[in-house]
Amino acid sequence: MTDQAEYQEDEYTISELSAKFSLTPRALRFYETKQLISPRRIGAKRLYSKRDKARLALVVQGKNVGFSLDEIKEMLDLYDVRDGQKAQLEISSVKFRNQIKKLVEQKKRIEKAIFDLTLLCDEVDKVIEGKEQTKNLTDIIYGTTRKTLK
Amino acid sequence: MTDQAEYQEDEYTISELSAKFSLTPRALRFYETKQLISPRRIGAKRLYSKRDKARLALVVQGKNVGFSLDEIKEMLDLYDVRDGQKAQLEISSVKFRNQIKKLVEQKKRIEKAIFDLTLLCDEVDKVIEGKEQTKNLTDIIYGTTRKTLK
DNA sequence: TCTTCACCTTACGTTAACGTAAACTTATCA
DNA sequence: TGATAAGTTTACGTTAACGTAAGGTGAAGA
Repeated sequence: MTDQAEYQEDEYTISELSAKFSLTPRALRFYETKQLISPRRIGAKRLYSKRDKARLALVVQGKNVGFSLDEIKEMLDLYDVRDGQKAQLEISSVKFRNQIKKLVEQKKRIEKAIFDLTLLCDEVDKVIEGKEQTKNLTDIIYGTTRKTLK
Repeated sequence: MTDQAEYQEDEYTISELSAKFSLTPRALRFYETKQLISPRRIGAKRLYSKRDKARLALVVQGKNVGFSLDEIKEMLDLYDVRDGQKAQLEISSVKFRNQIKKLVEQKKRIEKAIFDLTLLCDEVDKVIEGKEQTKNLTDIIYGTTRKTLK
């Protein structure tokens, strides 16, 4: 056995931690170049602490709610400064609410797309069932979308 | 006046048609290289027919409901063959329904993101208002997201 | 000693849908 | 007879978040 004393309990290798978050090792290395995490080294090998794990949790959660890595980094950097905790939380709060707005808009766009497509589907099916004159797709599109094009 | 007889009524120049669909001329040229439209030429200049306009309408509408240009091209190609109209409409119908499924899934993901972010916002606000112990963001994330990470 | 992992670094590749710059032609207007 | 506008082609640039390939190291087990 070589120097086992070098690394401690509750530290993770890159494969352990990436598995824990269902990411690839490549992703963790990439996040490191982006300065989202900064594991210590034993020789060339990375060892991730609980802090790295916590930051990684924020990265993953941030991605899930639609933040870019750059935006996530901004927030992480904000919380590296330990003073003025509350002011910083307020900044995050604002960012979160803005993001919620964006998401709500995205949701609306998707709902419109679903609506339009459903309408189009109905039209197409009518034609298929022979209840309407046979047209080609561009004609149908033109019919269901006329209102959209002023 | 030069040969006005060269082009006809209900034909459009590139700037006219692109404006009509709120696209840039560059976009129309790009769609041409992708074989989505094929305007005729007078010398070097493009002239777009009603057919081009109809196809372009399908392109725009297709983009709006989340199809890629390649997928749109597939559909357009399908309708260039004039036989078996019904069979082809059925293929489109299937594609549309698949796309609706994808959109519904996307919508669900966004709804979850909104839900999670709202939850997080509430937590953050509690801390800001001093109703809870001061924590930093990663701790809060860890609290609200624990269930997500098995 | 040989092999197999697990890890490392460097660096180019990927995808979509155009944007943008450069350099040129043609038509129209004053 | 410029000047301006609108059009053309060619071709490289952009963005995000990694994927992937090539080539190399160190430790551990048979």
